[in-house]
Amino acid sequence: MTGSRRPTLSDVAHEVGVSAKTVSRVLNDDGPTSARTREKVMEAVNRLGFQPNLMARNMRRGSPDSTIGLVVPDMGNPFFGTVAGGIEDAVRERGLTLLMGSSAEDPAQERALIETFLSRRVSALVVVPSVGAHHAYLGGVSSGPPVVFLDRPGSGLATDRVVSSNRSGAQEGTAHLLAAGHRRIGFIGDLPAGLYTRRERLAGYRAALADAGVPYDRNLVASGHDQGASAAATEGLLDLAEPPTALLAGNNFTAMGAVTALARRRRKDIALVAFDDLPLAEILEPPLTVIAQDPAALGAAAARTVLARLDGDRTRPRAEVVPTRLVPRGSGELPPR
Amino acid sequence: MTGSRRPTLSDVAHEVGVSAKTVSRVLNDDGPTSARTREKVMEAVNRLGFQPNLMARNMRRGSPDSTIGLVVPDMGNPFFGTVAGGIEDAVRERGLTLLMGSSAEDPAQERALIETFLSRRVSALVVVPSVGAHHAYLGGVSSGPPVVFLDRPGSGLATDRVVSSNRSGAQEGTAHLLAAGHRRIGFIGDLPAGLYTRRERLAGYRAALADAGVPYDRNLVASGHDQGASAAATEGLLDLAEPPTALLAGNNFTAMGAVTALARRRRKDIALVAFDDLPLAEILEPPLTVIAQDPAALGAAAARTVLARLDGDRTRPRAEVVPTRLVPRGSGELPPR
DNA sequence: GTGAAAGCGCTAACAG
DNA sequence: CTGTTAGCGCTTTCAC
Repeated sequence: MTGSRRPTLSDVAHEVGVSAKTVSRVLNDDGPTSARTREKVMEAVNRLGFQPNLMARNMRRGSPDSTIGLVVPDMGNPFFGTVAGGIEDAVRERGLTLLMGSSAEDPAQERALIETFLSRRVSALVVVPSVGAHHAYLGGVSSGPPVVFLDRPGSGLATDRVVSSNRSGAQEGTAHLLAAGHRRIGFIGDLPAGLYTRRERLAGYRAALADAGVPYDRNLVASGHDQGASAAATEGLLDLAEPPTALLAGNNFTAMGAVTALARRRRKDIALVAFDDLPLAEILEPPLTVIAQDPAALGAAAARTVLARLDGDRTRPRAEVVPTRLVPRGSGELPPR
Repeated sequence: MTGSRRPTLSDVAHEVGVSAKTVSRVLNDDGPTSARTREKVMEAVNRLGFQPNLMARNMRRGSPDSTIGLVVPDMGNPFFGTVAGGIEDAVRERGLTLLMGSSAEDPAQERALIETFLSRRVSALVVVPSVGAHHAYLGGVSSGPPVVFLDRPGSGLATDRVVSSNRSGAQEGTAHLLAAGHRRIGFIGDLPAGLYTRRERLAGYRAALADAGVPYDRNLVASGHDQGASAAATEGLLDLAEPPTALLAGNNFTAMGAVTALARRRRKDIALVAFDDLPLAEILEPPLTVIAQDPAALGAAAARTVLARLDGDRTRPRAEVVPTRLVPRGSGELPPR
């Protein structure tokens, strides 16, 4: 089954007794061909199982590879999976395929991945930049593919970006807790602390507190990157001498951690609002109030931007914000006691 | 920033005043080069922002593209996201990148995707086959890349496959419910009913019933593909004249549906075991007993197989089974009442 | 309608 | 240590 060389265009040509160019014409519907020739060519193509070599075609045509390179920090995170699906749906009809890699939130791995993509002559690059990564090298030279930063703005390169309304979303969620009467509200953020989304959401939280005249207390800010650490961080807040009566969780994993901690402590009296929705949010007890993101829309927006650039849009870099939506379900409406 | 041609190997060569081959030698560490030449070449490479064209290199070398094509039904499903991560981790050090596309569980889209991957001369193909897809065309001709079916066996092509221990896992889960004294156990399966994983898990369920001498009652089998439909199906079971006292959910989405339905009905007395783990399973009330799959291990196993084939393994097709693990947490130990 | 020659960017095979 | 020639599989250009 394996072994004999893959058939080439000229194999097909020999088989039929025509020139390679004629086969090429048939396959690409390019230039006139007699019906009879077409038939014989197609027959040979099928019989030999010929598959045109896209690398060769693209090279000759000088066109970029019909792929879009996507760099995410973590493929297992459903947030990024849904983002990828959103991109793919939007570019599929243009015949573009997703080339996807994970940076593991490591600038060096991210850069290696990007260089691979560039060497592969991808049509465009969509990047969720790692903390600490710099992207100046992408703009340094001529004629690269369009680049779009997703979920977080990149650093060192002025280019298109698509992000969620992190700050206003967090502000709205915090205001929701304040409206229920809370004055001591804890914040559980992702790590590292330099992460763009964490900073923005923390800023929104602080803005809401300021609006309400509630002083910011840094003892009420805790952190964790995964569910376990976030649960521990939450328990730390609950153990304070003056513990919070409400919590704002900064993303999906910290939300799961907070929910877990509250369940372990049987603290159904603590109000909780989470940034980013969870599949079972509605049936938690109490049902989880969230600031929902729309990851598929983020992906679709990035894809639209990319396609516009490929179509020759030369206007200045766009900064698109995909709105979040407060979904009150119960956990955010608990009063302080 | 865009406009001028991407620099090529001979641009660099001209710049330095050497031949293209010398530059190639420097970049590939292939053959001897003087330190001085190397320096000048690297300088020019950096100054021009030269990036070797991988398409051209692969073509000349006759090597396949250093990518692995992955076809999944749904990128947003965290199960497949984690699988993809498992593959990527395992092939990264070999310099392989993931080319990923979604078939949306549609045989036509799946085939189109596979043909694209073949045209791109991927090094290997990992496919989660859609229901109703046939893959005979993949084996028909000579010398394609190695193909591995994942999560489900493909049809019409004898090749490597990696699946979970669906049948024995479901059997174990059902036995767990039987051991708690249940005799009326409902099954909520994925759709379409022809889906391999559903069939296997249903078979495991039936085997366990048979072992215990409990007659199979097809009225206790319900179906749904997404969370909403599965919740409705679950409610249908609860509304039977002789309702089940326990449930086996066939995958992650049906599990979420079942959990939702039980929560809506406030039926904490119904025992439930779910195939595939959920992030918040431990803090549900009662905590959810699951038959856990290991999606990262599935991906890693597929990757190992692929690499072995690339390394020349010509033995007959492997059928690897990645074991599931029963994780008792409470919901499966509830007695019938 | 069809074919022959040239070349995309790179490296293998041989020179020197 | 370095250069020349040829050619990967395909399409462009121009010829018939």
